[in-house]
Order: sequence, then structure tokens, then C-alpha cells
Amino acid sequence: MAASQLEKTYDPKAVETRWSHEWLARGYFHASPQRSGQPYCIVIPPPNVTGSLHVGHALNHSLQDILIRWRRMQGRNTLWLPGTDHAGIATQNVVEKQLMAEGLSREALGREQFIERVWQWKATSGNTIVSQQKQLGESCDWDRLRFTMDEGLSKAVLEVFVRLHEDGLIYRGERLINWCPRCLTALSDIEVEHEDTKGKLYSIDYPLAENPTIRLTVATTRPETLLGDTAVAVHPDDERLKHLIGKQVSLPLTNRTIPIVGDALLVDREFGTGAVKITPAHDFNDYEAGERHALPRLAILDHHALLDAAGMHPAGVDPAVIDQLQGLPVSKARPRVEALLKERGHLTKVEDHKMAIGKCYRCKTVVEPSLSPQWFVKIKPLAEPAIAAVEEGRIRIIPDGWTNNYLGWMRDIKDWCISRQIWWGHQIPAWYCLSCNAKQVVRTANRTAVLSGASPIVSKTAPATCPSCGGTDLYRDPDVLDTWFSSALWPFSTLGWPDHTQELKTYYPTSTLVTGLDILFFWVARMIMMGLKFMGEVPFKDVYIHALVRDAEGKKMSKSKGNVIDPLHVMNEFGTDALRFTLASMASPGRDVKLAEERIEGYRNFANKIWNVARFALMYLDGPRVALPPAQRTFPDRWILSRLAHTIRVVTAELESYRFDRAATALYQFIWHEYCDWYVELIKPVLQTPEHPDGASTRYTLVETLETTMRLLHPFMPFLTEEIWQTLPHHGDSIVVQTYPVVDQAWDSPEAEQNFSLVEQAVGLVRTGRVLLNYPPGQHIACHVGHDDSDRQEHLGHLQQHLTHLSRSRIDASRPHGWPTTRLLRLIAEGLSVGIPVAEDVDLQKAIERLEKEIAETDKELQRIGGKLKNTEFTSKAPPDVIAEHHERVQSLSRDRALLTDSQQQLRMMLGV
RNA sequence: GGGCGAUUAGCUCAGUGGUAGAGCGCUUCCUUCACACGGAAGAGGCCACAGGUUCGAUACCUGUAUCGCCCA
Repeated sequence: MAASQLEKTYDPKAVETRWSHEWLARGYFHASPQRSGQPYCIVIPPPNVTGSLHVGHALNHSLQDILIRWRRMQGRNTLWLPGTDHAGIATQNVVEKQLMAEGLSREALGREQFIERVWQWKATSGNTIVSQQKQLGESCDWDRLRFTMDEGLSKAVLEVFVRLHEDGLIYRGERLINWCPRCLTALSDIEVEHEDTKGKLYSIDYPLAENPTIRLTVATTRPETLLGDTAVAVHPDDERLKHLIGKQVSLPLTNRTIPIVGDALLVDREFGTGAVKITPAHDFNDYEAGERHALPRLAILDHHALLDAAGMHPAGVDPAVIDQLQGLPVSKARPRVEALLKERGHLTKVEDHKMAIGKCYRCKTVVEPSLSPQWFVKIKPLAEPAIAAVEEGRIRIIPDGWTNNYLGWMRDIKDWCISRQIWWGHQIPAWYCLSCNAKQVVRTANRTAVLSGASPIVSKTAPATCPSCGGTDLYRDPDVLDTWFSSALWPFSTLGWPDHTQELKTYYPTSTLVTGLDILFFWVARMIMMGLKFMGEVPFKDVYIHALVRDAEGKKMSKSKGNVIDPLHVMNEFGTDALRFTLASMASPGRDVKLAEERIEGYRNFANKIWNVARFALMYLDGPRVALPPAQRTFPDRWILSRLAHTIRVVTAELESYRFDRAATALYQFIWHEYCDWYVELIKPVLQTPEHPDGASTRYTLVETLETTMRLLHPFMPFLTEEIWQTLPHHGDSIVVQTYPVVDQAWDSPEAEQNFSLVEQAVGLVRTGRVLLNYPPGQHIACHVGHDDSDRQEHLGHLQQHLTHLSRSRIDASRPHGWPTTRLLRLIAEGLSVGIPVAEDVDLQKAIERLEKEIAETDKELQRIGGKLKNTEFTSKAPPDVIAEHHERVQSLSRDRALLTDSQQQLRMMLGV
């Protein structure tokens, strides 16, 4: 492509479409265990199959793609394994909504047909997110795309379930679980979100059975559950109340009496009245207290969380009360109960009270603790090795701050409820013999209940007969497994486990897991447990946890707030590379990413800047190019090579420590402020002079550094760098499969860097002087440049041509004491002086103000340092080099001050003041 | 209630025991042959507050305040 064909402005769209297809077509992302190189593998956190790409994915995927592209270029045998999860509840909800629109329901369809429908849905619209990822050019091995419900992964799920069951680590039992009355399924503890709400604290009198004039006042936030109370607890050390332990109270609104028990764990003496009711069937703490005191459990809510007559009758609730309450949701029952208690003289006080309520993380419905038989993973034995793996550093969590979070949760972990009462998912491989479990499997009109006493036959395949009675009438457990159960196997199930595949051998343990904090417990912790249990090895060595993406105000993005940034829209407007670079540059550890469109726009401009410097290079590439050893190249070439070497070191080191933000900053700084602002300007005279003796070498360096920079930047901005790289002289088919830059020590040049800082400072001072004296940028002036230090003075002489060009001035690089003593504005920086002649008709006010400001600042600094040096504490205790440095600064500043004052006086004389 | 994190320029954030930094925004000047999605020059900060350690603290320690997150 010739330079003239490159547009003035970078247009990402066409480039991205072209390359994302091309890369796939050429199979660059396909991994093979046979390939050479140390393996580097990342499994993608599988997005929800119902989902579409949001900006959180964009961040998560950008960081992974950066790591993968970087390691691929380093020659590692890389595999980025993509996939989606089946998202049981969410997907079922989506398809049920569709059915509803057709006037159907899943019950009407039946289980098999319903599942068929879900698969159909998945085939047609389930992979939206995957095609979006491909559009993005994510360098996943798409040939290995996995889905948690596909055959191989389902096989792994069966294997794990059966083996855990054999090991006694999966059991079925009746426990209090979190129940979502809308999704009609159990949830695990961590699928419940707690939210503070305004509630009330009710004080209720429970009369003593033996003497109703004595009343025990109980404080509760949920008066309606009183109907299911089976005891009242007081603290055993509470002097006010402990004498009541062992007595009975009459439970209001019912015909029951219940005991008063002493319980130090449940009762907080400071809280409320010091007495609490115990409702084991409707509260987790009460459930445990109930276990301690062997209390009966009375459920009064049905599975829609409505007050249930069938539960209230056995609980001895007053029939009149049942009539009023039955079929009511909790929110409506509560005021009725409040009124009834008040009517009957039991309610003594109602106060405002802040309380936390649990909501379903999927549908935000208030969850109810509910008593039902469920499947659980006995988690402690799995958690222990998972704790050790992190404690012993076999897994690193980055940033380290989250390690304690992980350990704390793991040490206090509760058994994991894995059964869900839905249809879409891995059905539990358990069967019940109907003859052996005649009383345990209860069939009613519309549902079959398997009571907790039933004995399951757990097997990978459907058993033909019951092993104990030989019966053939077997009923399969209808529940499916928590989606996270299959996700927990992701790092090895996707690589072919339980088969012993080459993939597994090569890529497990995987290298890095990149994820958000929100699924540390849901997913990361469980993968570690399962990986250790079934592979005997950690599933990944590093866990990099990135922040959540928030809006510009720091608020969580949500559809209802309307503050969602759609990554596809943004990429369309600013380019994928700009979005990627923005996200990388904002990914500082331990901080949420506040994303505003202006930021992305800024990096769009950066992309355009790069585009244009490439255009510039292409304009001047005609002519021979000669590779000289770095030491023989021109000063600008030696300098930019030295800076490039430095940048390669920084970017590589920062990527190694997952500091994407610092790597991005280093690239930005180098490309824009060193390469474009200075290097390109420094070499223009050579390039623009035909047959310049340095031309061939300069052109070589220009291409060499630009090509290297493109490779260095490629993981961050894959499209732009590929497009430019293709236009430059290069070997190979694509930048994707080129080597990542490594430092050539011959590029380091402290000498060039030191000289550059002289140029930078001198040019800066001349430019400042121009502005102060209102000389237009085009106007040629004659300036003096000098330095206190004789070596540097000499260097300035050698750099004269560069100074002349960059400052658009005739430069006299002679020692300052020979400069004119009148009509000269002097500016100073660290021993370097610039003198600019003052023309007759110039307004000197600005210049004088500037000098005065600098003199004042110098004085302030001199005073500060002088103060320190006068302090004997400082001079006797500070290290000698620090003291020497202070002395030097005083000297240097004093000289500066003298020169500035001199210049100021000259200007004042010209003004006649 | 417990734990963690944050507090630095107008905004978003880096950073370090001894001269306070970037990006965006802002002001002024400039359409010069890579780029106005640009260039040049600027303005702008008791580094939340109070103690302590230290010769010296924005940085280390303790406490306070405010905000955020996680857990209960």
C-alpha cells in the first residue's frame, strides 16, 4: 500500500472487519498440544449463553486477549479457550417468556419438549455473545468453543457427581435453604443478595402458661412467622430473664404452648428485649438453635411464600386467624398479624428498625428460608486443600489484597446446596425405587415430592433395576444441578476430562485466570476445590482479579438506570483498539473503572496519532536503508533506540506483574511524547534533504523502531498495529505471529539520553522565550544557549543543528559570560541558560512577570533548603549524599537566581523603570 | 456489627522516606508540507483531618471523618 493511499484519519471499521476475519481464516488462534513452546493457557470465564457483550466483558476479555497475544508473540504455546455457560435459571426464564407469548407454558409442553425448545433457542440466538467476541477479534481458539451443557462437559459433570457421592461428599437431606418464590427453586447461600431496608421491630408479649399475668416480651422483625414459633430463647446468663428458662409460654394467636430455652448463641442481651422467638422453619439462626434444642419445625408458608392453611392447621393457629391470613403474601400478612396482636393485647411496642433482607440474585424477589429436601456438597473436606493451595502460594491471587477475602470465606464455608427445581440444566443422576420408597415418593395431582428419607440410587447411567429389591419401577430425581457446579469443572472439563487427553496433559494447570471480584466465590473458589479434588493439581497458577466497570459517576451500570455504556456502540464510534486501550489503561488494581466516553475518545485520538506517524514514515521511506551498529548512528537514532529499549523493558515487566495500566501509560508516553513529538521532529531535516549522508541509516532506524513499536503495542491495539505493520517493510504474514520485542542492550545509550535532555530543555526555554516576547512561531530569531558545566557546554555545541531546527532560531552555543549584556531575556533551568534578544517594539511586561515569578520561586526553594542545611539535626543525621545534593542545589539555584535577576534588571532598564 | 479499600490538579487516576506527576478539561497563540482526532506555551495542588515515628512524611504507624465494596 503506498503512502498516498493512507487516509488522513484512521478509520477503524473497515480495518477491524477485514482483520478479524482474516486472522480466523488463517487459523492463528488455533492451539495444538503438539506445538512447541512452553504452554500458556487461559480459560475464559464463560459468559451466560443468554447474554450479549457488555462493557464488563469487554474489560475482562481485553485483558485476557492482551495476555494471550503477548504470550503468543513470546513464542509460548498459547491456548485461549472460549465458551459459554448454560445459565440454568436465566435461560429457562428467557424461554418461558417466549412460551408465554405463544400462550404456552413449560408445564403444558412437558419436560422433554421444553428442553428441546431451549436447545432450539440456543441454536438460533444463543450465541450472540460469541459472534460479538469474534467481531472483536478476540484471539480465542474458536475450534474449541465449549458449552457447559455439551456432551463432553455433561459427562464430566456426571463423573464428578457420582464420585463425590461415592466419597460421601454429596448427600441429600432436609435443610433450611434459600428459596426463591418466583423462580420456584432453591438457591445457594451466595446467590442471595442482602439489602438494607427500613423495617420495624415489634415487641410482643408472650404470656407465661402457668401464670398469664406474667408476660415475656419478645422482639422480632417478622411477626407473621410467630405462628411457626416452637420456642422462645433468653440468654442463660441474663439475670433479668434466666429464671424463666424451662417454663412454657402460650403462643399468641395459636393454641400452642412453647418452651423457654436458654441459648447464648442466638440471644444478644443488648438487642431488643433480650428475648427472641425461635422459628426453625423460617430463619437460619433459628434453624440452628432448633437443632441445639431439638425443637420441632413448623412451616407456615408454601413454596410461593404465601401463608399456607395446610401449614397453619398443624401449627395450632386459631382458625379465625387462618381465615384471615391464608393465601396472603408475607408483605400483606404482616400488617394483619400486627393488627391481630394489637387487638388481642399482645403488641407492646413498634419501632423503626433497619434490617437486611435477602433477594434472589437473578430476579430480585425476596427469598424465603424454606425447609426442603435438597442435594448438598459437603464442602469442608474440599475447602481445606483449596485453602492450603493459596496459603502455600501454589495459587497467587492478584492483587494480593483479595487473598484474605478468599481465605476468610473458605474457612467459614457452608455446605453448598446444588439442587435446583428447574428443568434446564444437568439433571441429577439419582433414581428412587418406587417400591423401596413407597412412602417417600409422594405423588399429587401436579407434582411428585421425594421426601428427605428416600434412598437414592446414584449412577452415571439409568439403572435397569433396583439393586436392593430388583424392582424396575424407578423414578429419576427431577432436580437439576446449580449451573456453577458445571462451571466449577471448567478448567479441566473443557480440556477433555475425564478422558486423559493430550490437551489436558499440555494445558492443565492453566496459567492465569482473569475475572471480576463478583465471582470469586461463585466460581474461582469452586474451581480450585474441584481442580484439586479431581486433577490433584491447582487449576491455574495466577488469579488476576480486575475491577468492576462503573459509569463516569462511579455508579454501577444497569439497564434500569440507563447509564450503560454499550461496548459495541463505543467500538463503532471510536474503534475497538481505542476501547481496549482505554480499559487497559484504567485497570489499576483495587479500584473500580469509571468509564466515560471522553476517555475513549482520547485514546481514539491516540490511535489516530499512531496512524499518522506511520503515514509520515511511509512518506519518507523511499531510498536506501542501511543498518549501522547503533553506536554509529546519529544522535536522534541513538536516543530513540535507547528510549525504545527502556519502553520494552517497562512494558514487559508491567505485563508480567499484571499492571496493564502502567504498561499502557508507558506505551502512550513513548509513542506520543517521545517518538512523535521529538524523534520524528529531530530527523525531519535528514529525511527532507535529498541525498543526505545520514539518510540511509535514519530511514533504517525509522522503520526499525516503528516496526518494533507496532509489535510492542500489538497486544493492546491489535487492529491498528496489524494494518500499519502490513504497510511497513516486514517479513512474515501477520504481526499476530511475530515475536514480541526484546531488548537489545546495544540500544541503551545514557549519553544520548543525557544529550536529549539538554535539547529538550534548551528548546523548551527558547519556545517559552518566544511566547513571552510575542515572537511568532515562524519568525527566525537568534538565541544564545549555554551551560554552567563545561562538558555540557561542549555537548550543546555538537547539538547545535538540532537546536537550530527545533527552535527555529539561529543558535549561538557559547559560554554565557560572553553574551550581550543588554537587551537579552535570560531563562534558566538547572544550569542551562538561554538568552533571547529583545527587539525594540516588544511588550516586556509578560517576560518581566515571568522572571519575577521564577525569582520568587527560586527564593522560596533556597530558603527551604537553606533552612534544612542550617538545622544541625539534619546535617548530623541525614546521609552525606543527601546533604551534598542539597548543597549543590543551593549553588545551582543561587547561580540561576543571579542570572534571572540580571535579566530582569536589563528588561526593567529597557522599560525605563 | 465485622473486614477490606479509597481520600493527591476542575474531573479521572498514577506515584515516591529528601525538587508533586499523567490523561482529559481549561487559558493564550498557531491551520508550517504525518496528524486540528493536531502543534506550542501556560494556569491550576497545606497530597482528607489530627496525632506519632523520623534529621526529614503526601508516602510508615495510630486515631477521626467522608465515601465505596464485601460479609453477617
